[in-house]
Amino acid sequence: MPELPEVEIIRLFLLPVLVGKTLVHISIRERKLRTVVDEHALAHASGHQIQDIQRLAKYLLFDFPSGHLVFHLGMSGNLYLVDPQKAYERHEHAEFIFDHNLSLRYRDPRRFGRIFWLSQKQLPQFALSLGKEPWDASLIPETFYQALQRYDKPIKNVLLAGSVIAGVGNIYANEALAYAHIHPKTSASLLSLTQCSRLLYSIRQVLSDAIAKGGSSIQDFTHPNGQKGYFQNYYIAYRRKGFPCAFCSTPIEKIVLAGRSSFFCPKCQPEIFF
DNA sequence: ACACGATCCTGACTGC
DNA sequence: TGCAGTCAGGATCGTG
Repeated sequence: MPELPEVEIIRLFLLPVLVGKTLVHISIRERKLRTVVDEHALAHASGHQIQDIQRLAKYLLFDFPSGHLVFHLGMSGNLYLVDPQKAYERHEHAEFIFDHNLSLRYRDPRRFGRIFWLSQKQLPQFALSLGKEPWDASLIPETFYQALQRYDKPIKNVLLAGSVIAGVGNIYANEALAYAHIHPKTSASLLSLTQCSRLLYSIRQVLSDAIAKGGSSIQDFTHPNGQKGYFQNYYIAYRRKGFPCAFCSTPIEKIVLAGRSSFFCPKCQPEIFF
């Protein structure tokens, strides 16, 4: 479900409600997620106030005085607020109860997500392991171009790996490449400065547009307030095999790259042979 | 050293 | 209607 825009939407909703609230109880109902949840470590947050909620790549960090309660939503995870009296729904694996009668529930049918604790000391190392944020001021066409020079593999694989630019998942990688008119298979090291510039612009544009439209609700993503996103109605490539290209009406094609479905217009995004 | 496939899961959808 | 097969928004690990 969630790529950067969906995670950011959750953050923006929870931020004004939860900052300043005190975490009074943690209940882990299913410890076996992508990694086993360490309840002892999470207990560092108990009894303390949330100071801020930040997003790093696709991770959500709830800042407490002694460290960070971190969520990764995997493919099907979601976080939302309910009344603590409300009966549990299927796949609600964790509950965080705050004062003012607030229950933050983590639901994740596929259990590919993670919940873990990061001490203040561990945060810098963790942040370094992630790529640059898409809107990082140091990310300009020239530095993006230089970073991509190091990768002799398809640009779409490089985007998904997240080591150059963080938070771009399969949907938005497909969309950004379509807007930038770049074939997903093009070797990252072969992109020109002009193409890199166009791609960087497209990534930022697609991500911010998705946030503005409430994200993508393909199957089950809903805003914590219960509303669905509608960015999926604006896809120009993703899941549009056989449908006409938005620019030239040529049918969109589909290939598999790094095990992920990749959609492109064969005319607007020509494959480059060398 | 790097690239790739397999893998962790459940649910929704398709076609017979 | 039922059932088998396919596919899915991510990230890590082992293998070649």
